[in-house]
Amino acid sequence: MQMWTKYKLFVGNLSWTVTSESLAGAFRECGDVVGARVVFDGDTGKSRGYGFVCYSSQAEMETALQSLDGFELEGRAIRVNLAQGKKY
DNA sequence: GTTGAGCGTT
Repeated sequence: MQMWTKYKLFVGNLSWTVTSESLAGAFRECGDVVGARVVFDGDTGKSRGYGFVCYSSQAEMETALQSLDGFELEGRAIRVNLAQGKKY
């Protein structure tokens, strides 16, 4: 499965309990989230503690970057940065 | 049954 836009953010320092759904739920309040995914580890069957979020525009992405960086989600202050891994 | 920097799998 591939991402939907190039306006992609890297989200780290996630609580182990955070899922793609809860991540999308938190980021949706700051803009139109086109896609969200928490990297899941099949070895342990649990979250790796980081994920990605895609927005439909750069403006929304910038807003979410500033508004949600350090935001407490599931009891942990998350880190938000521009994604630099895979392009799409 | 645990852990904690990083950039994408089940």
